[in-house]
Amino acid sequence: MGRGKIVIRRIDNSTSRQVTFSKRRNGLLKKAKELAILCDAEAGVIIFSSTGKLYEYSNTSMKSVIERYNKTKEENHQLETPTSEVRFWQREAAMLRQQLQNLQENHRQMMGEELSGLSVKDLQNLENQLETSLRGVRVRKGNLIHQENMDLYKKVNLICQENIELCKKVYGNRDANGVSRSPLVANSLSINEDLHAPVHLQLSQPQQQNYETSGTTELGLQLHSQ
Amino acid sequence: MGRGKIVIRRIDNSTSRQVTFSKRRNGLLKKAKELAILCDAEAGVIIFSSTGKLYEYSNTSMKSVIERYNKTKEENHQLETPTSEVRFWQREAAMLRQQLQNLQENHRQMMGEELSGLSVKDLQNLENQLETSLRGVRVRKGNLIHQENMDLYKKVNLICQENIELCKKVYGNRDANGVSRSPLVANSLSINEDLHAPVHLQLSQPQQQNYETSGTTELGLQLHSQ
DNA sequence: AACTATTTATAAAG
DNA sequence: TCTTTATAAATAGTT
Repeated sequence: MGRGKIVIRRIDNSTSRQVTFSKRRNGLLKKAKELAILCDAEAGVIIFSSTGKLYEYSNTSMKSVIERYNKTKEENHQLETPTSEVRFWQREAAMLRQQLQNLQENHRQMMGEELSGLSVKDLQNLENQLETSLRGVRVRKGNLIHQENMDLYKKVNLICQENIELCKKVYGNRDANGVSRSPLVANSLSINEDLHAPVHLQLSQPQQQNYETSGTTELGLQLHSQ
Repeated sequence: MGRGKIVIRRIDNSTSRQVTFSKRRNGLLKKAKELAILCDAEAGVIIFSSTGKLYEYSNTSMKSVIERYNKTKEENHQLETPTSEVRFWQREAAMLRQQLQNLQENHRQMMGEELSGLSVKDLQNLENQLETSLRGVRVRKGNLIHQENMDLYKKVNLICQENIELCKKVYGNRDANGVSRSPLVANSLSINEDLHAPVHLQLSQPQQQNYETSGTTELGLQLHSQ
């Protein structure tokens, strides 16, 4: 329900993940509220953002919801004693340490280290993943370099135009036919003319480049990647 | 969002309240799931119908959500003065969580995801690392395939020798000049002769292969990688 | 934070 | 309950 369809998968871009979180969190809390009112239900919603911030809703009280939940589940609602709190944090640390170790092993393999435990099939999968990653990185790099160039061309063009306008204002009256230009004007124009020569973008890898924008600038310049 | 607009107030009709509850409950649980996946959040939803039936969703576990909720609430209220032991484990967990997040970010980049925050130089470094990794993986895969072949050859050779010895014991007395061989012996020898033909190891990528062992086997066979 | 083109959820009906 | 369908609501992408 938006401008485009999306697949339900972690949003990579941190900013848009943040924005989506904010929107959908409000939506979820609103829906919970409506459900509780419309259908005379007791509802509790607890959300922790990826940064650890807590958001919650309950039409009654979260304490009541949790207690009723525990009762229904026939679990003992554990009263927090200092000892159980220590145990909680110990479990938390153990879990995190385990996650970290798993990820570290995986990471080392992606770094091309510690490959001794892997079968030929594992290695093939790893190879495929690395190739995919490499392709993605190269495309991204190409796009980035290309975009930087586009921005620079625009900037140069803008400054040149500005320069020409300024020159007209300064020298226009004294030398309308432009026979003897000032050094400043000459320099500006020479920069401008240089831009009409083809520019070669040196890219380290001759892979396919998915340029997001056209290869032709507003200045009519052709960009070649090689 | 339906055939008609409704106001958010308790639905009087029991049947349609039930129907609406069923639909909206599913909607709410789905939304919670999507939020958790899209935004990398931890979510828990608890719903009691007006008849007292429990429905729930959590992307992790309800126990974990409730414990984390209690922890967060406790921290906010500063109800307890954490003992030094608790503080130790809290710091430990915080440190591990930080490490995990750093590694996760790094890992995602190596998977070719979340490249939006990287500069051209960062991307170049990443590209170089991936190339190095890829080379390492390919070398390792080549070596592994090669080693497997060596082992198989040794095994085949060993079995053939054994076979010949057995044949000699069985048939040696009756047919010493070997004019009419038994099918068993003929088969063994043909396998042995096949081994003298060049064997081509098909490798998926035509990269340089650093074989740890020589390309010549104890059987005097030449192995060609292509 | 506001806008709007779309998708998604769902009210009503069968 | 399930399906269908018209419509309201949510929200993805954009400014």
